[in-house]
Amino acid sequence: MSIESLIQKGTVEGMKSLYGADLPENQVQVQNTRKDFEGDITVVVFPFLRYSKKGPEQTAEDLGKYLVENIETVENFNVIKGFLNLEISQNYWLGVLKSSFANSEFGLKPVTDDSELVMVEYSSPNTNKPLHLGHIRNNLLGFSISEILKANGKKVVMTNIVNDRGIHICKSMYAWKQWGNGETPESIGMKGDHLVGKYYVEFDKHYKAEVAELVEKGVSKEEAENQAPSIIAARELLRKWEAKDEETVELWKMMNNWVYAGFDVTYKTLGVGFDKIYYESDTYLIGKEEVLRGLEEGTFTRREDNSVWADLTGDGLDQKILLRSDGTSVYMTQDIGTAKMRFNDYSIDKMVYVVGNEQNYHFQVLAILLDKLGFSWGKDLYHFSYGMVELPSGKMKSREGTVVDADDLVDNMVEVAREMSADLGKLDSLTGDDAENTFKMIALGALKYFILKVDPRKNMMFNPEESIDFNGNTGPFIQYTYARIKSVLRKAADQNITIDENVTVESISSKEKDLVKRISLFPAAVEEAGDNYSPAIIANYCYELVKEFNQFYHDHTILGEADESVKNFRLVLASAVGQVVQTGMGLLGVEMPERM
RNA sequence: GCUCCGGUAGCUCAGUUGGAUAGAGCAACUGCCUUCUAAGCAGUAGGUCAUGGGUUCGAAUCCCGUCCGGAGUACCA
Repeated sequence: MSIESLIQKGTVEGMKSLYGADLPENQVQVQNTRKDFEGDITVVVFPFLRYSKKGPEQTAEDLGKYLVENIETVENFNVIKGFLNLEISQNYWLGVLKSSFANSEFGLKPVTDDSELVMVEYSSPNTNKPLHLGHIRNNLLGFSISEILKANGKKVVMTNIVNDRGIHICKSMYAWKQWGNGETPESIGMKGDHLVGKYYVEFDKHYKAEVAELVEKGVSKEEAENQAPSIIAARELLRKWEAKDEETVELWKMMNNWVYAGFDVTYKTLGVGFDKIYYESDTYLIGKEEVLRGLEEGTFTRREDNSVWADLTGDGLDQKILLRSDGTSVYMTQDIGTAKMRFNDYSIDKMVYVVGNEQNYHFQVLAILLDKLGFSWGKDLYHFSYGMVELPSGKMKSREGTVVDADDLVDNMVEVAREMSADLGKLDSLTGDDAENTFKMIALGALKYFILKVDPRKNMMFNPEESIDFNGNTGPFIQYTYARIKSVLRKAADQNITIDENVTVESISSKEKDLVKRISLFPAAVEEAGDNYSPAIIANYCYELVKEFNQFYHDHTILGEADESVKNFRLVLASAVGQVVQTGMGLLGVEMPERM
């Protein structure tokens, strides 16, 4: 049992025994004592005054005495106003340290056969352009939240729904046919996703010019946008694709494969992956079937123009279109189909969608529609809604070229990491691949931490003019601390020092105790991160831990310590911090270098 | 218009179910490398927690109003 719940229980019993009060356990506020005060754990007694009928100091005094007498690990107490600060025995803290030492499972809950199965959908790219910074946030959050759910004892299936069909890819296809001169990724040495994206932009350029030309001839803007030859041609391609025209389907396959090859490189760089990939071209027809079934069953209605609608006014929402008047499906239809297919494939207990907050409404509607269609799991789907990444110039828009490309960004960061290492004269001893891998590790560490440390629900600002920091509250700061720990441990091994997890020390300094206390909070941080779907909680925990370690490292020598038992304690402590940081940052998908 | 989300130091962000004197990093200024890695440590300075009310022993946190910003809002995904 954790020390917190031990004290909670003790407090309830104490209130009963002292004042005959029946206090519900959740009314007991137990928190970590603030640094400026003596003690380890604090109980706030203000809520108890109505039971004790005494002043806050007296109540705290009574309760303090009771807890010291009745709970072994509580050794002493002091009272300041309504705050009862308890001192916990050193042995308790050393016990925590021992359980975290050399234990890569510390803080994690085991996954068992009975564990809930959670499917996490993330990434979900369109296949007409390369990934950008917004996708990076999505991918990092999706991957990290999956790891965090696993750490909380869930079975997780990571999945990706690739939006591989529709007018957007037809635009790239048309432009490539028209102006591509048979270019391929190999022929011009460009990543496939970038090549296809190039023709998406090319399409837009021609399209805009055509519209402008028509408008000049006196055609209304709206009409011009519908009549421009390019858009007509792209629509024709979409129609041919739906009719399974061989040539069109071949072109579609070829260009999509270019994109997938490109995405794979980016995914690999980011260190993310999937257990199962769905393609919208496989699911949209299922969605249509489901909608038609709903129509037959009277859940949905058909209008005079042949379009199919859901009436959500009973749920406080509007009417929602599910099939267009020409019978084609919309985004919502496809998501219904995908959901059905997934639940056929897996016995999913919970479905999590990692999708931006601009689609809050969409998922609200999806949950209701699935429920109406009779899928019992519909209501329980969880939309992990994250905020946008904003640039100083405003929002990113693909077509307006105001995007930060994912591959470019990573390349830049690796370059910065390389220059920085050279400036600092680090890693001169490392050669070729080892050095290069470390640069990548640092660059990705900086990027991932930068993105994951902020509350996922909030919009965040990214300024491409200022490169991401490597000092202060950053990924490299944490990696650096880890590398230092590893360095000390290597030196200890060189001196043939064996580290004994059974620590015996007379007393430990306050900095050391702070560190052990911080380690003891890791399991709670993992749990909280899981409950709140927030990698940021893990990121901030790791930062606090490492910051505390650096203070300790600065003030105390480890290998230079003369007292053998103290030296051993500090080695166990350093090692445990390294272990926890590695586990924690691992939940963020950040790797830790042995040296940097 | 309506719905949802946000507003904390010059900038980027933390701040657990309401608790003690609101915290970090960056930027600025000052110290600390013959000692386990200075990508570090210590310090100075920087706040009307958008704003006005309310709830209470206690509010950055909960409720209401106002202002500002963002997103969504029936045939784009």
